Amino acid sequence: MEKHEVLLPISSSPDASPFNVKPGNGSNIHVKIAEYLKTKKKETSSQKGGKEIMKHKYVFQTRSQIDILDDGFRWRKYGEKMVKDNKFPRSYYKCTYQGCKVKKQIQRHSKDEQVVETSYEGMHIHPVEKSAESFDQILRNFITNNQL
DNA sequence: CGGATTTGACCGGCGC
DNA sequence: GCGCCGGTCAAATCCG
Repeated sequence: MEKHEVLLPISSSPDASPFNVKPGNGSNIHVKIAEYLKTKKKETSSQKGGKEIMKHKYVFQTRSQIDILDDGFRWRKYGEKMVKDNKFPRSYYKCTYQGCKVKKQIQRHSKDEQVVETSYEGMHIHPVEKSAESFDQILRNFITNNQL
């Protein structure tokens, strides 16, 4: 596996404190993960008063030559789209574990071809089976600290 | 042979 | 209401 250098968080919101994964043994990677709280408000001015759905989305960027980042989970690709303002397509993945509905998006930057933006959405409810080196570590810490 | 990719179609939300 | 835009489906295909 190639080495991936994790870059700055996408959003620089002061409240969200991106935690740092200290460079561990073997993995000399600094990680900053930005947490997105996506609020969807639907005010239909009706009885329900509107729905409010909170979705957490974790986004981080890596600098890598490959966009297929093996993070130890099993992903099944289910779509690929060209988005505007970006000449590279965006890929959509789902976790293939039964009952685990975690989604993942991978998008490459048009300006910096080496920068890959990866976003995770949802919680994994199963152990990681694969040993994926540095990203395994990152994801473990990630899940341990944020999603359990 | 079974599961993952590919790729165009489909669909829903939103703005005009 | 329509068309753009982003996200998902699904059938065919690929690959171990």
